[in-house]
Amino acid sequence: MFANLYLSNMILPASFYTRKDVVRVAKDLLGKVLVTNFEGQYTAGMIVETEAYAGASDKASHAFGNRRTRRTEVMYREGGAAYVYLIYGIHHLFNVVTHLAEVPHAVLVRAVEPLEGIDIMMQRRRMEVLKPNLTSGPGALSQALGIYTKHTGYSLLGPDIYIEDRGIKIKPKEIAAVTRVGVAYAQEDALLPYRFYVRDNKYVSKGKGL
DNA sequence: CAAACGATTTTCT
DNA sequence: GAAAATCGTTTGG
Repeated sequence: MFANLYLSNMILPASFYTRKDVVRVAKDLLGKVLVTNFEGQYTAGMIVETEAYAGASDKASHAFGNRRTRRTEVMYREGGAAYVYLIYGIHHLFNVVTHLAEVPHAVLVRAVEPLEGIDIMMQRRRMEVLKPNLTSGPGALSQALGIYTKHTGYSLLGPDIYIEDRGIKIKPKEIAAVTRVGVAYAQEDALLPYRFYVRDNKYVSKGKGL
């Protein structure tokens, strides 16, 4: 269809996020383009690594057992909001809230490949030369895109933060599924293959056990 | 109100 | 490869 030419640069609709299979959403996010546009600073990167967090039944999730706190509250919203929080007192981690309201599922975005506004990203990261670690790793990409904890609860339907489908297709064979990073405390749930990344992409974070 | 901890990154050896 | 840096959130008294 010719219409596809016009649809190929679309902001993902709420229906993308409200699906009930968080693992599916995590995989589908690979190849999509995360855009931030704060105060005229336009930056964009293709998502190359994600992790699924399956809420109440997932020991690795902040919302395990339907735990509700001021921090986790945003995960109980309907899919399509940003969940951003601070880890290790230093790093801001960007997550996408999925599923319907009252079901606290989320996808952590762990790495993107920079596409636009690379100069702005390097400025934010205080880097002189372009290296993969500009945006490889959840804390790094958040800093590069200018995302901080104050953005938690922001809508992913725009205008400040949104995710586009630019028609990039990642073939199933290009997607690797492995265990998540930094969740050893989650016991048996730490073994779940909930981390997904694009094979051979140099912006995928090192993590542990690659 | 005090204390422990962590979906990490960087730096140094 | 190992360790330090660093602070908001959560939890317990």
